[in-house]
Amino acid sequence: MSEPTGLRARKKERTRDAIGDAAVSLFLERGFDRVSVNDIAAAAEISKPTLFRYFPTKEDLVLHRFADHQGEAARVVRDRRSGIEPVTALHRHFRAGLDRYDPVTGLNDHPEVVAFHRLVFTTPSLAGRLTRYQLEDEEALADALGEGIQARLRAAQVLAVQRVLARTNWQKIADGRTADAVHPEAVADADQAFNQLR
Amino acid sequence: MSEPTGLRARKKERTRDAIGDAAVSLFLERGFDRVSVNDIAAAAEISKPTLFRYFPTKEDLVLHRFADHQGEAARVVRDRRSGIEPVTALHRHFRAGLDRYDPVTGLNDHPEVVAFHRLVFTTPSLAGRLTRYQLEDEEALADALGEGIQARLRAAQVLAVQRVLARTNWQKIADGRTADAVHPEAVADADQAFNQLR
DNA sequence: ATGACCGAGTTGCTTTTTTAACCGAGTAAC
DNA sequence: GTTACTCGGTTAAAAAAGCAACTCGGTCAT
Repeated sequence: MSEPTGLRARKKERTRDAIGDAAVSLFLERGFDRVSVNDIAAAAEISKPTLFRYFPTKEDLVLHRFADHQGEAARVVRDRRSGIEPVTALHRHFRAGLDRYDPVTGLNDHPEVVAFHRLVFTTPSLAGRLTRYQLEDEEALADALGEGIQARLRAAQVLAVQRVLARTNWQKIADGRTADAVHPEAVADADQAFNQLR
Repeated sequence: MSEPTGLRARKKERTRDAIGDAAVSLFLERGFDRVSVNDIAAAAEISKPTLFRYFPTKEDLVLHRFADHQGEAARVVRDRRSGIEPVTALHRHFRAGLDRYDPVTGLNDHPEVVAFHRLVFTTPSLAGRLTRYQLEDEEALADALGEGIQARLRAAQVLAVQRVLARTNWQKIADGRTADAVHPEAVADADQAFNQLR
């Protein structure tokens, strides 16, 4: 099930986590542009070149948490059981995310998670780069859906729906409500949105 | 006072400590020859060649704690204030060690320390290698004391005295007495032994 | 407007570590 | 007696990390 992790791989993963965690915690503490990459490298106890070997840009230090979900939509469509509509598969997947309060659904009231979302959405360079990630995600989904303009449109619409749903959930939670309390309407919203998509 | 530790030096020191600690704790747990160097490397999360780059032999994984005191006697003699006899300086230094319950004086009842001493003295290959360390220590002390056979003899006698004192203290503690309780006689023994040396 | 500084990212070189394979001695199986 | 282990210790090649010095764009003083 799990690969026989060698020493090398294990340490690399740990270093990556250490850098990412140090970066996010510093960003949350002082804000994105009040923290230099030197600060992060120092906190993670690695050198600057090493930092950039793990993350191509400063922005990616934040966005790797989204990047981990990169291509997820496309994969869901590709891996669906035969006889299932793509939109249905995506709908179920999103709903499953809701049920386990996956941060990407916006339905998560852990203080760190909500602070993290605020960080991303209120820092222009981050929001900017995030849309770039979403574009790639969209293309991958389009390819999974088929060819031509039709597939592109569908992909764009699906991801737009997911963005709106996540944003809505996050907003409610930012207003002070708990994830548990919001969950029912989040499910209802998702059902309505995905059904309209069909 | 402390050198400006770079990243490299800091990590090296940490690795060395990790290896040494892992080794000693495994040895105390299962005995010297029931632990392979592979086990130690695995516990310290480093590879076998790396282990041997830090410690030349398996024995040194235990004895580095003594090695850290390597040449201490010689240094004490060299750094003594003018007008002070070498033996006096060594006597005071040993006594100071007693007062702070330095493990090398044998006067320390921390369970880990006493178990550690038992490990060293009851494992032949360790005891053997330990005498080699002591030989080097003796030579260094001889050089600090002067030249010729006279200095050598003095050095040998001093170190023999220290060994006997440490061994005696350890034995009393191994018999179940506390370091506090043994301290007065330890001091008396030391005074007598060093005075006889003069 | 110029020069000094700071921060993101890069480059070239060196040191450290991993990996896998090996050696040589001991030892248990058969 | 040969075979096949285990264990201490070594070797060579390749990956990873450290370090210092650099580029390049901006910002701020003078």
